[in-house]
Amino acid sequence: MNLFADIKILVTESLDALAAEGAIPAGLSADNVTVEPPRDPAHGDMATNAAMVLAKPARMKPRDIAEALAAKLAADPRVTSAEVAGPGFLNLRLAPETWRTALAAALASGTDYGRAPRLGRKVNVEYVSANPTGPLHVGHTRGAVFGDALASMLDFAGWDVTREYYINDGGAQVDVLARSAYERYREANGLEPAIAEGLYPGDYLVPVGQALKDRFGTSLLDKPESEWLVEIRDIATELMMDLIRADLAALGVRMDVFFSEKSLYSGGRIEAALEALEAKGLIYTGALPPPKGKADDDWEPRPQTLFRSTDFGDDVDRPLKKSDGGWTYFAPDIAYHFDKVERGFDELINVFGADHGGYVKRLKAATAALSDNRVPLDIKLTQLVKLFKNGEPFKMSKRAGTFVTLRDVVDEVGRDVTRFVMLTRKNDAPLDFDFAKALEQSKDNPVFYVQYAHARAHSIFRTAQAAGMGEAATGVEALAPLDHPAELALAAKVAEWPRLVETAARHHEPHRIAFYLYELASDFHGMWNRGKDEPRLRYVQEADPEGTAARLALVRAVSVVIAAGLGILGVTPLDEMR
RNA sequence: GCACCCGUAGCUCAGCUGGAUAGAGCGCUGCCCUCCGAAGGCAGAGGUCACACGUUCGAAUCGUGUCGGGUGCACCA
Repeated sequence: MNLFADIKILVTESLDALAAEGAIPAGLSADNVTVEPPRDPAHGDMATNAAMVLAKPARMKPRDIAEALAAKLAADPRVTSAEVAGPGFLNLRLAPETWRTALAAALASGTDYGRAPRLGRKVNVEYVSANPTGPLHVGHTRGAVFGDALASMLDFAGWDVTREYYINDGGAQVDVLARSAYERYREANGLEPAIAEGLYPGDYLVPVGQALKDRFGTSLLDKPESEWLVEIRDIATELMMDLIRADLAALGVRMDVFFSEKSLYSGGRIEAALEALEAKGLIYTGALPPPKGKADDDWEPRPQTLFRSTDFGDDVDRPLKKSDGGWTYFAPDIAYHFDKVERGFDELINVFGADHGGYVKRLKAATAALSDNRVPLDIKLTQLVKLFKNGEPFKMSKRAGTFVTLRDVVDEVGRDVTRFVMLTRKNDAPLDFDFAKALEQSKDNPVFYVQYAHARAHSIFRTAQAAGMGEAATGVEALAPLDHPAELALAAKVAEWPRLVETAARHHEPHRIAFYLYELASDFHGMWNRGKDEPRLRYVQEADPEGTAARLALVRAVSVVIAAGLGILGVTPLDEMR
């Protein structure tokens, strides 16, 4: 049930009717016709641009089309008036009954209200994918929350979603991890650790050293690196992934697939992907031009194996093999995306930190090449998070090992607050996160404000129950008492929900859910506040059981939508504030 | 030097597929409440949408260029 979609159908049907009557030319495309809430509520309930969009192809004046269309639309019982405005807008006012019908349908859907039918299409959302060399920090937290909410939102919008984490366990940084862990292993055996420049100094490796001691005793102490590196690397990587999985669990993030980079090497997947490119004639040997404008003292032209990514919009072709014959880091990335394509996804989404923006074009190029442009890859970059406490910047220094971890944030403000705050900003805008403000119990804090709306809805039900009228009305007839503009406006806001989810999902922008919830909460609180001065608008009125039941239905719908929206964001709705 | 992201009210930010007089919160000003519908309410002021040109019936939105901020730039992951 999406009222906007219904009215759009009405518009297109009316246009067909006009075409059949010869009032407008036949065969016009209605693709660009929109039906949406007008910016200014004084303009009515919905507006359509149909006349303006069609004026040119129809070779008619917008107002002439608008007037003909208005007559058709006004004849529909759901519409009370259709007025031509401005350059050719058509402003519709809907009958109160129409909103009540929408509300009744929303309630009939229950907690599935706004959920789209299954599309039968598969999307892969890859996010976090942090190197398995330590705990997750704040930056990862934003990516984790964003990716997870995006995945939930796409699921709600009808997609079959796979949540995936790419483990970078194939490169040199896990060797560094192994050497760092080895020093902690020596430490566990009572020796002085030699944590050289470039190794990971964090004390989260201390338990790893202990675990290695428990397993190997002193047997590896005198051995050369070549004899322990592989084994310790695998153990340390696994332990780091345990740590990361626990961090994610603390945030409420659960992955469907952890995909190992290493498995690409051992499974011959890299060769397979490059053969696929080779077969398309996209691989050649050549030398790259030196980068312009940068100091190029070290530059020397070298023949390399290159992927012709410029054919797919990249700036330069990208090397696949190093001069020593090994793969570049890009080669397994190609193989990984080839694997995703072969798994049959209809769409791929990667969530990266903004510092990886430089890889966007080459990955898109690789995916386009490997899928013959069939599988779109969208890469969402999450910007930096700046931490504050009471307005004061929160310093963090990675060198000193005191960087703020995901765990620090969650321990400080809790999972729900962390998630909500991280989603109140568009992904590509920097985010200021103030620990103190996030916990503030006031209207100024959106987290609290939305949670409070949900709690207040439940409080209203408790009040009604205590007064012996806890049952919300069902069915359009029983909703008839809802006739005040404020009540209908709230119902209209509820009616926007399915359309909002659809739009947010199409744009891959979960922050829109957070902003909508804030607006819905605001309207809901606003009704409550008006009830102080206008007793007629109070939700629970003992002298008016029928009206109360109808308003409880409205409250129910608001609370269902807030719960669903928070559910998508991964935030637990509260039944009471304490 | 090149690429990507960003530039909207004093501050922090929304703004849909191009649509009407560009919105919200904070802050500011004024009034109300402080009787448990409690963790405030109502109203007001405040904008050259960085700048210029272009596309068109119409541009914060699309295109080109300029300025400013951020990020990244052969074989390192």
